[in-house]
Amino acid sequence: MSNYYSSEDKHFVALDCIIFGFDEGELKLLLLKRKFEPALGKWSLMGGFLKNNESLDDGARRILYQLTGLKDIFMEQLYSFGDLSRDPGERTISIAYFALIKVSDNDKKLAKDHGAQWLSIKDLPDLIFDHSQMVKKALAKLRIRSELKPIGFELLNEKFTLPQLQALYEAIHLEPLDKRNFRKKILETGLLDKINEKDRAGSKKGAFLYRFNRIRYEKYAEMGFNFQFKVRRNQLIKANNEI
Amino acid sequence: MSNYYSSEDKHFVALDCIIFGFDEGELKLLLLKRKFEPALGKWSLMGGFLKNNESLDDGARRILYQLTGLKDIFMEQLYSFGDLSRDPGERTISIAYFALIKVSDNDKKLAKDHGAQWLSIKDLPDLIFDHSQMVKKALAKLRIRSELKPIGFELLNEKFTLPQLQALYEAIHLEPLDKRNFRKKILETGLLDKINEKDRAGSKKGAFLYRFNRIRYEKYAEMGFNFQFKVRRNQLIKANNEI
DNA sequence: ACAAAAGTGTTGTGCGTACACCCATGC
DNA sequence: GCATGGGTGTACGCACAACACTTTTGT
Repeated sequence: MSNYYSSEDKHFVALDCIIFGFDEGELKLLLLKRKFEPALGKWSLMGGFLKNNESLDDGARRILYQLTGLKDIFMEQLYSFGDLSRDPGERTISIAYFALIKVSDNDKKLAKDHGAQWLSIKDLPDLIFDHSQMVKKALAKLRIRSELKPIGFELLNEKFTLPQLQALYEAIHLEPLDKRNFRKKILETGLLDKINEKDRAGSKKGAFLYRFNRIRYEKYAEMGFNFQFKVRRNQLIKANNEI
Repeated sequence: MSNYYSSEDKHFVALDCIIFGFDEGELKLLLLKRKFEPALGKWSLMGGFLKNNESLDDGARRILYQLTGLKDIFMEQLYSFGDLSRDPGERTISIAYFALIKVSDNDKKLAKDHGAQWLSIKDLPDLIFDHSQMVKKALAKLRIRSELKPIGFELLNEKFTLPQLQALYEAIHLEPLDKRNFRKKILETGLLDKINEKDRAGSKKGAFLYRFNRIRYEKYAEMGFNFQFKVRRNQLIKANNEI
């Protein structure tokens, strides 16, 4: 190894994951109680340290895998935090990632072994360090992404009903949406395939199941078509201002 | 100093600055020829290494100051890059920042002393490492910001004409804009104060000078009002998809 | 007088929004 | 038969886009 930069400082680099899930009609975060000092026993995001032999994205994936056992998860880098005193243990830079997982896929037992729990974003406890700030940014980014990319489907089962999808968007934006406008908007993208099958869990009548057609989406996206999953005017603007 | 994390790896953390300026009707980047190995003599962004005793933002400001001699510059963190082989010298994480400066403020002599040059974004050379990718992201972010925050004014003199402002927006978006629609949109924000004075550099008739009223902007922004400097439909959507 | 850029209003339309009733089923 | 949630269409208003002529002044 060369040593061009040997006189420069080196730093601890942490990777913290904001893990979103959708369950019981609520948007939730997977949080855990810290099992080591400093801040032992406090609520915290899932995190770990970057290793020499992995890229940032690989590191984030590894850390997520350690907690949930899941691979091939939607993840995106969010922002880097580096205030001097952000981690009282030692000077540490943290690069935050957010992830979307299907709660049903997540082995809840495994999560419990790690002391992890799904908590609703409507009622979060205080988090250690600057983790609350990270969550705030992650929510803003999620709102942007959900309007422009079909990532809502990362949080739902492969088959889902339109009322379920609407509930998810409402949970993300914390606002009720008009049923007719929502369905119109979503269906006119032409990306949902209706399945001749009903889910009767939510009502007596039962709601038709749909499947997101990823192939078609990617084909059109490659052609430069900009889909929108906008459910409310000005949401994009607000979220972009918060990030 | 404690040593909670002593068994973890430490890393070099670079800060690279994408510095935008507006001059001669074009959007430009301040680039320099590298004066050390690796990649000596190649075009590069302005960068440096994070020190132990500074935050990320402070480090970025310090590095910008070293090149331009400017303080109190608009800067914003962009993204962090950490592929294993991104810097062939040694494994280095880079946190990219973008900055907006008034070219006229920048002491061009000083820039030259550093081998720096303003190059039009329309005709950029290949940059070292992943710096071209950084520039691409910076442009997308600049497009978003320019539609939602009054940052165009960071690139212009305190007094400017509407044709100048329009030329700036056109340079940012690489598209011509309708004069009447642009003026209407910008003036109806109520954030520009007309000065009873003309700039005759651009034409015989001369164009009235305006000043951005930052005080008024901040007052209304605090009240939660979302200004828009949108000049074209769907620009926000495109830029958000690229970032 | 003419070239060159600054300045100025109106109209159409497409998109987002608001809104109310019938349907299918389990109990 | 009734309560519960699923499913459907239309009318209005606003914000964006398109568009052409007059003004000023230096040469």
